[in-house]
This record gives sequence, C-alpha cells and structure tokens, in this order.
Amino acid sequence: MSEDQKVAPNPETSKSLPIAMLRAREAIMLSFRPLLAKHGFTEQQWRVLRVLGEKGTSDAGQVAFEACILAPSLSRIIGKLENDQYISRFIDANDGRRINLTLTTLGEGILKKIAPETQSIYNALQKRYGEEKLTILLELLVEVSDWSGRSKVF
Amino acid sequence: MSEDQKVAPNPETSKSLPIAMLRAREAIMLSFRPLLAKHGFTEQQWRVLRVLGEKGTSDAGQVAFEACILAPSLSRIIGKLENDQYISRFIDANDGRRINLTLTTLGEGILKKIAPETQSIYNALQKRYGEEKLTILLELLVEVSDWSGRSKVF
DNA sequence: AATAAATAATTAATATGTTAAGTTCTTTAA
DNA sequence: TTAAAGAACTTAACATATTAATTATTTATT
Repeated sequence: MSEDQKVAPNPETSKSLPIAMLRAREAIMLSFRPLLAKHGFTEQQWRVLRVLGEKGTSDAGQVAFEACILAPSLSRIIGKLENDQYISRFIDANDGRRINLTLTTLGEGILKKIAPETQSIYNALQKRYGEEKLTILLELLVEVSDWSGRSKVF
Repeated sequence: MSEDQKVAPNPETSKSLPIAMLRAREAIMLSFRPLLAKHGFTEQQWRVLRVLGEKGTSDAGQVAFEACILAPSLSRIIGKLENDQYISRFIDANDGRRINLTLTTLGEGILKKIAPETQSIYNALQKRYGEEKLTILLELLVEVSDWSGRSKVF
C-alpha cells in the first residue's frame, strides 16, 4: 500500500527540461570546477575572461550577452577583475554610456596558461560521453537558445 | 587589418557545453518565469514544492538531490517555505539527524492551482521546438547527468 | 560501553542571480 | 534646441550558489 504518492499533475521533475539542464550542467562542471578553483576564479569570472580573449575588446553589454551574465552581476564581476588587474575598462569614445573592456597582459597570460588544461578536460569528456553525442547535444541546445532570439519579433 | 583578434586556444564559447546549457535554460525559463513571479515563487522554491508533490514526504537530502539544490541553499529555502506555511518539517523518528519535509494543505493547493498553467506553457514549448526534438534533448541531458552518478565508483 | 569516524543539517562568508530603481549619456520629437 | 523618451551601466535589496566550518546524531572500532 501507500504506493504512488503522486499528487501533482505537473510533468515529473525527471522530465523537466530546465531541471535536466541544471543536472547535466552540474555533471559537466564537476570536471571543470577544480581547475578554476585551483587558479582562484569563479565560473563567471572565467567566462568573462574567455569572452574577452575570444572577441577582443568588447563593451559590457556584449560581454554580458556572450558570457550569459546579467548586467548587474557583470558590474560587480568586472569591478573585481579590474581590481585584480586581469582586465581594464574605459569609456567608449563614441558613446559615453558604453564601457569597453579589454584583457590586460596579465589577463592574457592567465588565459594562455589555463587554456590547455581546460582543453584536456574537454577531451576527456568527449571520450567519456562520445564525441558525436556531445555534438548533437550542443546543436540542440543552440537551437533552443536561438529561438528566443527570433522571438523578438513578438 | 586587426581582423581575427582571437588569442585563446580555448574552445569557442559558442561551442562550450556549460555555456550552451546556460543559454538554453534561460531561453526556456523565459516562458516560465512570469508564471512563477505572478504567484510569488522563485524557481528554487517551486522546484522544492514540485519534488514534494511528486515524491511525497521526503527528507531534506532527497529533496536537495531531486531539486538540484545544494544543502545550504535548501536550508534557507525550506525555512522560508515553512514560514509561509507551504511545507512543514519534523525530525525523522528513526534518525535524529534527518529532517522530513511534507506539503501542507496550503502547499498542495498551490501546486494543484499552478500545475495546469505550467503544463500549458510546456505544451507551447513542445509546439515551438518540436516534441521529438525536445524528447531527444531530454534524453541526452539525462545521459550526461547519470554518468556522474556512475562515477561514484571512483 | 567509550571514542573515533562518518553523516545530515545548519551557519558563515563571499560571489552571483534577479528585479527594481537610479545615473548618465544619447537620441527623438515637438 | 530643448524637453521627453530611450539606452547602457550602476546601485540597491533580497534570494540563491558555493565552499568551509559547526553542530548534532549515528555508526564503526576497539
């Protein structure tokens, strides 16, 4: 008796897309967190550095979008990164509202130092799960993300 | 000139699985957040209520795992949910360390009230992205999550 | 049985997420 | 050209994420 205690007609949490994404992300990050911790960076700080390395000098809005960080969070994060000399910020010459961000020499150095280690971790993950599977997963995730961009139409 | 400012040999952020999961999750949550906000719940509080509705009375550890919330966060969340009369907590009879959580009548009522609305949102997402696509995505995510469970072997 | 090791939950401290309000600068429109 | 509307960033306030330290209880060892 007392089988089936379910009450909620909601989709089971095991079938909830947002929860599944959380869990999967956690599973992946378990591999990366120790590396970041070893170098004293949070996930978010690391994303900001990576975006700047990839895109070059960018304004805060761009970085926020690329790194998937909301503006208020980014304000605090870049405050710390600037304080620690990893990035520098200056007001855009053509638009006084925009703040441009760029990697310092120190920031570039850290990026080059840590990058190979993240790559080897990623390679290990590809072996674990199968490269093809991860590729398909990535494609589906990007598709879902892109739709919300299109939804600006509404 | 000044083309190709790339410096980092990291995988491009657009090909980063953790970042892709963040973006995709955000895209999905955009549809759900207004509903939760309307009823005054955060995502996390809602996950706790759903898990309790689905699994019935559970101890905090179970809820933390199912809702993908770390123990310290859960402590505060259940403090607030208990204070607002949505759940009640009591010490497990067989293990004085465990805290059992259960929905109150009020909590069950809220769940039943909101559930249909979340379902219709989910249905809309299935139409938008394609039911099949979402199913495959969910399967892949679960696979990734489950591996970390198996890794307890190490 | 007494103590050490392990477990479950909480508290603490710092960082980020989220929404709203506030600043400063830019663009629009009267 | 100037006041209103909009945009980009920051600040504020509260909630959560994350790691470490604490507390209380249980299990394992001797």
